Amino acid sequence: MSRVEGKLLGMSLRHALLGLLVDHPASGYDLLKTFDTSLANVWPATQSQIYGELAKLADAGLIVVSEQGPRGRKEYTLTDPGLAELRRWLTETEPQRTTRSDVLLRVFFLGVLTPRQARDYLDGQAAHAAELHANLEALDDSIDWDDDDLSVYGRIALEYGRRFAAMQRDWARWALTQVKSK
Amino acid sequence: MSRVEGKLLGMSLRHALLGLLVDHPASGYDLLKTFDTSLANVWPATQSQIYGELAKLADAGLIVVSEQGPRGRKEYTLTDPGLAELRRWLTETEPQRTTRSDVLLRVFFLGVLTPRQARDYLDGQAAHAAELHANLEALDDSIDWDDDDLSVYGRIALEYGRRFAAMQRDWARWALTQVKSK
DNA sequence: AGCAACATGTAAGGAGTTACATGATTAG
DNA sequence: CTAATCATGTAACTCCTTACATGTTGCT
Repeated sequence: MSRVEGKLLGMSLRHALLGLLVDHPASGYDLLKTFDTSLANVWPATQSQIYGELAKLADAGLIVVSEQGPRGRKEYTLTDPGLAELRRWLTETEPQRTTRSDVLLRVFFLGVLTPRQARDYLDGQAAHAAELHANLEALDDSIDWDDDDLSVYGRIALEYGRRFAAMQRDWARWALTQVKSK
Repeated sequence: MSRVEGKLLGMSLRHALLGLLVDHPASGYDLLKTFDTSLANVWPATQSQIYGELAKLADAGLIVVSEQGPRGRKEYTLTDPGLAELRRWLTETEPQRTTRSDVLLRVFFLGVLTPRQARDYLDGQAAHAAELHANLEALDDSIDWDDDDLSVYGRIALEYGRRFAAMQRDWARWALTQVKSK
């Protein structure tokens, strides 16, 4: 009985947790901090979700409680099957590319607004993207990247965000010219 | 009693349906086709979800069944409150920007693979993005854009997809050089 | 002593997916 | 006649969010 074979649906939170436990053991609380900071823009997760998923992962033997601390703190460590599962996910499964875009969905319906209102929307998007881009540039500059794995892949991830923000900013500015010309 | 004030959480499917009903009445079946084709890459939705949401929208008075056809077909028409709600959503609410990216999440953990495997992953992403980009360029070329609202905003949406695909392709190719240099 | 931070857990409900279930109509 | 398409509805389950609930520890 009991969760014999967890079906392999999305479940990326599961793999995010496994991935974060590769380098060092951590508690749910520690992991929550990571989700709220460095992973916030890639895979947001709530406290509730994290504690629940950690329990399931422990249940499945992919992680174990390796140490208990004060205040009921439980430090989890990745097991060999856990690492194997992480590798399997990375090499044998295709990333879901079904990204819903609220920003873009709205564009489809801007025709129901006045051109003025539509431009306000696009202008807001441009401003937001420009701000994000500036923040990411500043962040990039502030980090002293060396060439260990964490730095290499961390930097690649940050560069994705930087390019994405720039693309959105430029697209929104271009879109403004299309609406203005009407 | 009964859904007095639907709390304004995400609920973008609701607004997508309202938006699609602006130009002309349609049935759940018609709308499903639209979600499977033109909206598939922006806001995917299943048959199950669509029928359920249409029932709720009708219940809330934002749409009405304006005509019944063969096979129990129900054609829905947008009401004035429905159009007002669509405009409110467009002008008074901020788009959710919490986009989870499965592609990017994996990048964070590529360090657990061999450089060869990591490169395979990035190479796959580059290939996929390049293919998508080519398809969107072809689609853009095949459409005879005029300058009505649908064309203007449809083209702006398509251009977003085109630029996004190009960005992903170029990023993945750049990332490959970063991993190779190790 | 008191407050901020540490630390975990559960309940209720919204949103999305897959699968099941059923039937009518039309084109060949 | 029969297969493809049209057409709707529901059930079960996962995932995610918000909110509630509770208690400990360290610092000043």
